[in-house]
Amino acid sequence: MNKQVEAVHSVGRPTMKDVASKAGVALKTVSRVVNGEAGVTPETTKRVQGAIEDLGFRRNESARLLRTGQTATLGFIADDWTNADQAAVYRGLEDVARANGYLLYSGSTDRDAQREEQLALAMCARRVDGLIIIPTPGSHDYLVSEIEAGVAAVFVLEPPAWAGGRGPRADAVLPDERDGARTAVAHLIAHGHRRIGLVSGDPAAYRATQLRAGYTQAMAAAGLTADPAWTTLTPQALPGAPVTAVLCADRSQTEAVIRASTEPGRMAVVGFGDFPLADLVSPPVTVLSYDAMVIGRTAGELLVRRLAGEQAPPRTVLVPVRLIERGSAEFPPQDR
Amino acid sequence: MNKQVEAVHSVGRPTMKDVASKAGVALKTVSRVVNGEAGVTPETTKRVQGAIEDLGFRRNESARLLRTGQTATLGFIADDWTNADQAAVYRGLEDVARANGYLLYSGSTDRDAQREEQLALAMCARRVDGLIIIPTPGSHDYLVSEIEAGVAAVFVLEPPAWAGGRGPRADAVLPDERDGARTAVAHLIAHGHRRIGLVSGDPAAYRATQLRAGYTQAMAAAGLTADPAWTTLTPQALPGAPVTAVLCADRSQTEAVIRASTEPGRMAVVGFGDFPLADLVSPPVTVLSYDAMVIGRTAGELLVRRLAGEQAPPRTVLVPVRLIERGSAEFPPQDR
DNA sequence: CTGAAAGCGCTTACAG
DNA sequence: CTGAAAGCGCTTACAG
Repeated sequence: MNKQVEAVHSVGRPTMKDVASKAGVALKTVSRVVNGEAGVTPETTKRVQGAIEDLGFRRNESARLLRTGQTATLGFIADDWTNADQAAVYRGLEDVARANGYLLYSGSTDRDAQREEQLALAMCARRVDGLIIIPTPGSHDYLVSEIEAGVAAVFVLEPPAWAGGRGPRADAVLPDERDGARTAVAHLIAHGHRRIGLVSGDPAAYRATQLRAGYTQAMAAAGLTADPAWTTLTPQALPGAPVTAVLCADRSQTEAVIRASTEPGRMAVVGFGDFPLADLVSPPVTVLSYDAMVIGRTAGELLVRRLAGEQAPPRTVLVPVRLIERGSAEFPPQDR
Repeated sequence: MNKQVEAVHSVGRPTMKDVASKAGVALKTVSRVVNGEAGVTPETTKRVQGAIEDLGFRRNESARLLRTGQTATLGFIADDWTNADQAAVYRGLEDVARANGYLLYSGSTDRDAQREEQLALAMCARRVDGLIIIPTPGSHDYLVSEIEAGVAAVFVLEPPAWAGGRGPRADAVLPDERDGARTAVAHLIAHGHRRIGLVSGDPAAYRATQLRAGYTQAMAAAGLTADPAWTTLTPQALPGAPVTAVLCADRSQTEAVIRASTEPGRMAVVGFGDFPLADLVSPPVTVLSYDAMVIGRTAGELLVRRLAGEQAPPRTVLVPVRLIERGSAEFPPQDR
C-alpha cells in the first residue's frame, strides 16, 4: 500500500509573527495594519493584508486583552433560565453589552449559594470587568475582595445579603414589588373585596416580605384590618379559606392556586408575573407585571458607566410593577 | 479644611510576581505552591501561602490559559432566550460544561444570520474551544475556516445550512420532529379523524418540512389521501376549514389556534411544544414534547469528546419526541 | 515610515 | 528543593 505522508500544516492558528515573516516585515507593522494605525505605506499594507488572507490569520483577542489589562467581558449569573423574567433580563443586558463591545459569560445557580460563589469567583479569576447577579439567598461577602479589587457588580431582581451587616454595597435594579402589591390590593378593595389573602410560599423570602408590606399598606389605607392568617395561605388551604380574593407571589403559586380551585370563579385571583394564556384560563387571571428587559438594560448601563470610571455611591433602582386587569377582580356574584 | 491624601494601594491586582517578592522566593516557587506541585518544603509553602493571603492574590486564569494554549471556554449561541426549550438546552449544556471545567460565553441572534456570524466570530476571536449553535436560516460557510482551525462546533434544534452544498460538516443534535408528527397524526387517525390539518407558519421552515414529512407518512400508512390545502392552514382560516383536527408547529401557533377557535372543543388540537397550563385550557391540549435538556447535554458531551481528541465523522443525533395525551384527540361529538 | 525590545501574568523546560 | 530564562500572542514605549 502506498503510504502517503502529507505535509501537515502547522497545527495551531497563524499568529502575527507568522504573518510578519510571510510578509517580510516586523511584528509591529502587522500590528499597525491590523489595528488600522496610520503610517504604513499602501504597498506594505497590501503585502501584509495578502499574508493575512493567505494564512487565514485572525487576531487572538484574548492575548490582546491580556496585554491591554481588561477583558471586555461581563459575567451574568442567573438563577433559573427557564424563568421568563430572567431570560428577558438577560436579553436587555445583552443589548447593552453588544453596544459597548462586551462579551458575556453566563451561568446559573439553581438558588444554590455555593454554586453562585463558585461561578462568580471563576468569572473573577478570568478577570471579567463586571458581574450581573440574580442573587441566591446566601451571604455575598465572598465578593467583597473582588469588588475592592475593581470588579463592578450589580444585583438584579433581588437585593443581595451581606453577612457583615452594613457591609460593602453594590448597585441593584429591582421591580417595585411592594408598590405592585399595594396597587393590586387597592384594586381588589375598590372592587368590593374586604377579606383578601396572600399566597406567597416561604414567608421569609424577599418577595413575600415586599408583597406583605404593600398589602398591609393598602389594607390600612382603606381602614381594613387583616387577619394575620390571611397572609399565610397555601393553595391547598384556599378552598376553605374565608377570603374572596388572593394575591399569588409568583407564577408557580398562581398555577397551584388555579389547580387547587374547586369552584372556578368563586375567588378573584391576582398573580405576580404574567403568563401566555392567562386570559384564557377561567376565570381570566389579572396579573402584576414588570418589564424585565428594562431591568437588564438598566443593570448593564449602570455597569458600563461604572466601568467608564463613574464614581458614585451604590444605588438601588426600582422598576415599576403594573397591574394588567383581566376582569377577574369582579366580586364573586354569590357574595354580593 | 484638612485635606487628607490617603496612601492608595497599587491599583491593579497582585500578581505572582508580587507574591514572590513579598515571600522572598522566585516566581516559579509561587507557581508551584499555587498549582500544588510537589517539591516545596512546608516552611516555604507556608511563607508563600501567607503572602498570598496578605495580598489577596488570586491567579489570573486568562493569563494561565494563554500560556497553556486553550481557553476552557465554550460558546453558546441561542436564538431567543425566552423560548423554554432553548433555556433547557442551555441548562443541559451547562451541566456538562461545569463537570468538565468549561466556562460558557453566550449570546442570542434573534434569528438574524448576520448577528449569528458576528457573535460566533467574536467568540472564535476569543479562542473558544467549542461552539454550540442554534442556527439561523442563513449559510454557515463563515464557520468553515474556524472549524478547520480547530474549533469544535455542534448545532442544536435545527441543522445548519451550508451554501457550498455538500460543505463541511459538524455534529448536530435534533428532536425527531418527523417521527413526532407521524405519531401524532397516527394517534388522531386512531381516534377516528380522517381530515387532519397542519398549521405550521412558514412552510419552508425546517420544522414545517419535517412535520409535513411525518404527516404524509402517517396518512399514507392509513391509506388516507390528504388534500394539499390541509397542510397549509393558518389559525385565521381554521374555523372554516374542513378538518376535524390540527397539528400546530410551535407554541405560538398553538396559542393562535386556541385564540382563533370560535367554538372550543369542535376541533382536536395537538401542539408541538408543551406549556404550563395546557391541561387547563378547554379543551385540554395534547402536545408533542421532547427533553430539551437532553439535547443540551448530548451536544455538550459530543463537544467535550471531540475536544479530548476523538476523531469521528460528523454525526446527527436524534432525540425522541413524545406525545402527551390530554384527551383532546377525542373525535368531536357532533361529527360522529 | 518601520522596527527591536520589553512587558501583560502566567507556565514550560531546563539548571543547579 | 529552588530558581533564572524563555515564551504564549499580542501591545506599548521608544528609536531610528
